[in-house]
Amino acid sequence: MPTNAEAADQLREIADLLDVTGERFKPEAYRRAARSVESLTEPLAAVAGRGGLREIPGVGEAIAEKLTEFLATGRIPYLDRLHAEIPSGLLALMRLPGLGPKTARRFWLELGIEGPAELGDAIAAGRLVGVAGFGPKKIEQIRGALAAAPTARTGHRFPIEEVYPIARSIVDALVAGAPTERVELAGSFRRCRETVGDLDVLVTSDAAERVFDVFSALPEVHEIRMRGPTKETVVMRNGLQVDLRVVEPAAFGAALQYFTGSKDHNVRLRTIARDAGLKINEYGVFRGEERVAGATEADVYERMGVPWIPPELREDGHEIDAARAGTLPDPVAARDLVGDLHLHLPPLADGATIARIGADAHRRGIADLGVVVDGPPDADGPAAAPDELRRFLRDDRSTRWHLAAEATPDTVRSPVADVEYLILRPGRAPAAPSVVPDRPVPVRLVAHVGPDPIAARPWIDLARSIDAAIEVGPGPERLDSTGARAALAVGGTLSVPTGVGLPERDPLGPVALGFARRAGATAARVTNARPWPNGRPAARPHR
DNA sequence: GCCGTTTTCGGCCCGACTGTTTTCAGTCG
Repeated sequence: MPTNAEAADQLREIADLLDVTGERFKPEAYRRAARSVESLTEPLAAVAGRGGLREIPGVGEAIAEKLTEFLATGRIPYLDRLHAEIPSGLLALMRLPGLGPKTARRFWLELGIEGPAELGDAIAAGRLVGVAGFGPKKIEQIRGALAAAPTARTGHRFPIEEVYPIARSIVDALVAGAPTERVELAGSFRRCRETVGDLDVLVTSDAAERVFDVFSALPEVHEIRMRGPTKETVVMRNGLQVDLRVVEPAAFGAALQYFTGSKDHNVRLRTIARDAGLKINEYGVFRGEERVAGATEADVYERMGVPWIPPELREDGHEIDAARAGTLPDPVAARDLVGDLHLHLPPLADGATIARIGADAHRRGIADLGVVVDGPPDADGPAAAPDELRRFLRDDRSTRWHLAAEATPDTVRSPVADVEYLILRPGRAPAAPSVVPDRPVPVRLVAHVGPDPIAARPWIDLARSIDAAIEVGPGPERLDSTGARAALAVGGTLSVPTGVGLPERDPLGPVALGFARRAGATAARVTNARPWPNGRPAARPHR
């Protein structure tokens, strides 16, 4: 059975081929459907099985039919026909930076060039010289793109946890070293998408040139791709593209809204503006020539008659209708988190380490910390905390510490005696948990499940059935926002790692929180936003 | 090809930047 990602790839392939044919709106329609298919929380076949394809945003009669064919046969005849008409090498040309569908089409129809190799030969033979629209710089640019092609990662998206420290360091550098008033990150990073294609940075400044100078001198910057009066684009050492824009203060909110997206969210907002006789763009909300909002994002939404929407929820546009109807969830916020169920400590952690983590928790208003004491790497089953470590935990006055142990369904029957609760994780068997463990101590958390919402499904269901939370966050061992949404949909509860005790730029806490928010989790659905069960009443830490 | 809280037809964003240009086309986001 094909995966959702494979189905989305097929739709994108159709979109790219239609681009070459010069179609105006169909390519975007296919791409929108592809985005929707990709973010489904259940297999496409299951959606199709209950007749739900047409409910997928962007999927209408024609695309639903193609998806049905794909599920049944693994092929889409329409795509096969397109492939038969259009040389596939043209797609490779189109994907080279600086080349698009128009140019690829011209190469094909005017010069008979059907792929990168032929284009290289044509340039070497001087066949592009004198062709209208191809001056020396353009030819050189194409030659460079062809040379870089084998290593180019166009369209590559970076995991947000990889981008997070880079993004923070850019902001810190611009705040500290450049003549800026406001500095904000926008784009899919601000929406806390799981992956980020490029990073958008917005600043206000009356000295754009100096801001660009500071920015492009950062050690992580690999090359400057372009620089104009208001915008500079660079590529970082790891290949991440970063766009820096300087905007005037009166337009800052509009620009932040516009560049945060998503695309579909903005399309919906523009429709609302048009219907209200307004115009919205990155410079503001306009009635005729007059700008009626733009300085803050709140003004922009208010002027549109739409409640402000948290960035993490700005996706397919339906959130706007939900917000207007008052049914948009109020997502969990950092201030809601009063505990953390899942820290790890080495068995030889000392008093200074405990005190440092406790102080960080105290500063952030986190009163209860559940810790797992890690045993030797090959130990079978949960480790016990050494007496000295237990003394440190008991003596720390800033935080209430709780001992937990990780267990698999195989080992859950033999937990150590001194733990307060268990953290269940998949065992060696890759398949679904076959037993609901008996519980000498309660299982409060299911963790290390992984981001694939389909593989995670049995664990989501298990967590729900034993009234345990399931952990959300970045990386290969946690649910992402799609998985978290699936968990919430079946009535489950999330646990959101806080990153307490970790370095300042560590992505775990902020990204985990962002994923929970994207999933639409309210504080009521987050276990560590609630008082610790059976917790002793204690003085609340100050914030 | 999709969509609709004025629409089942007629829209679907548009500005910055680059390279090529005598005023604009293509790409990108």
